[in-house]
Amino acid sequence: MSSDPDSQDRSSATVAARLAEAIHDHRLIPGMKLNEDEVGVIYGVSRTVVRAALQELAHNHLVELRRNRGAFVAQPSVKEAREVFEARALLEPRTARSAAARTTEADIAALRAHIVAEHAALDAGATGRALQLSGQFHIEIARIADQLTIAEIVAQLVARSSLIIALYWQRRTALCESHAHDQLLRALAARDGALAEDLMKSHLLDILTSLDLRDQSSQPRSLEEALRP
Amino acid sequence: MSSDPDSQDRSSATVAARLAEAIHDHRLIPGMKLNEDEVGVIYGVSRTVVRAALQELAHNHLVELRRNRGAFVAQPSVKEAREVFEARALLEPRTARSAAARTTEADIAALRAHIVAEHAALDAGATGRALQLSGQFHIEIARIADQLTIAEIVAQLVARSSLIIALYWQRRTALCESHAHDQLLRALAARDGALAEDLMKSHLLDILTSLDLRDQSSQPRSLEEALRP
DNA sequence: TAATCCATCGGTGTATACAATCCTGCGTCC
DNA sequence: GGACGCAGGATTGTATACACCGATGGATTA
Repeated sequence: MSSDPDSQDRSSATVAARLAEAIHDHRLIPGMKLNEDEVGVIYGVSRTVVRAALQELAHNHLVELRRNRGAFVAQPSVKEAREVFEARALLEPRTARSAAARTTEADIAALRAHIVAEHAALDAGATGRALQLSGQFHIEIARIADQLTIAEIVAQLVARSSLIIALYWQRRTALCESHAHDQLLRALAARDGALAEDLMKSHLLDILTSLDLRDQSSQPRSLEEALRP
Repeated sequence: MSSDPDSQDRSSATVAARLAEAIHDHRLIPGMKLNEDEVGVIYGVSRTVVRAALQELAHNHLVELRRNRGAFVAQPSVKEAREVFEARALLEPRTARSAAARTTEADIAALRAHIVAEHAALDAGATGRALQLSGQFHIEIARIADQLTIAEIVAQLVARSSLIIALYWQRRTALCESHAHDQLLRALAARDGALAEDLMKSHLLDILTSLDLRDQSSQPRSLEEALRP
């Protein structure tokens, strides 16, 4: 919680987590260069641990490593965006169904707290935090289903989705998806697995259709993005 | 192919690939310690790149990193084994269906060559190589479906499956699954997506049921567990 | 004037040195 | 004789030094 770089664990996992947080908050925007020395100075560690953190983030497709060029915040392509949501569509609905059969009262309370925090963040204008909480909700469902392996995969896909949303979000209405989470929670509380599965499926489809994924040559960001805005 | 450590690319990815190969071939068995210096000497690289390779393998759950203790070949638990195949059951059947609609003649030829190589490896008694080819077959299907993200996830799950099979294989009959791959190939060639989906589903179920996953850890994680009861 | 070449420099890739931690074996004490 | 404790060795964690690559900018030449 402290922002004092000297007072905390300086492991590579910590650095990776803080960088990921910054990416999710859009303080680091896609395409931005991550200089190893700078990051090291900021977090009070050497390049050795910075490199380990960057490698971990590269595994999760949050940064792209170009040999002899350095690390850059990832810029998922339109195709990649579709693929990520395709994978989520295969994993999450059935997992939500499984979760419904195993949801405990404690789980429901935790999810409800999650939604409350999400609303609060939205009201406070902290869209980055809201997005992160929204993603956590999905991961939590996989954990309730007691599928830790799937939860881990979903966690990675959710993280990538955050980047995708940062790049391709178009819907002017606020993140209304919180309503979908409310519905999901009710389905889980009612142990209605079929409903939970359907809700999750349409929820993911809803997010996907809220993106602007026209075939725009979103790849040549190297030059276009530099000159356009 | 060369085993001369000086004649080839000494990047961490290469070291990771060769270690993974050794794990799949069961030359490195679950639980084995991977000393950083030894690995470095063997491949002619410094500990820096060995550590990067080990971190990559840890990310794929092929090795387990214990802080201040070192790296060990992973020993997936029974629960983890079930979870891996649960994830595969969600991803692969539907992906096989998609692949059926996109399979080209070149794809069919490549898959057929794959199966031939698999049979040859089996006949030659190279079960490790056969297992690896068998896994590649599954990954190839995801690539035919043009789902690179799913292909990557499946690749990781397949790698873990190889470890799981090494630990929990019980069926005395030879790896008869090659027949399942034959059937799958025919379904793809016939562009029968529904059949491909069904075949993949039952194929995965068949592998899972061929494992000995009785609830108590048949492979004790520690000596204590082995000697206590 | 414009294009090409080369030198310099910032930054990454790798190796090595140092620090911290854990395991092991021996000695001592009860 | 056994158990506890301490010290030595070995191995991992981290920092730093050096090597190599690529980018940038100026100078030279057509």
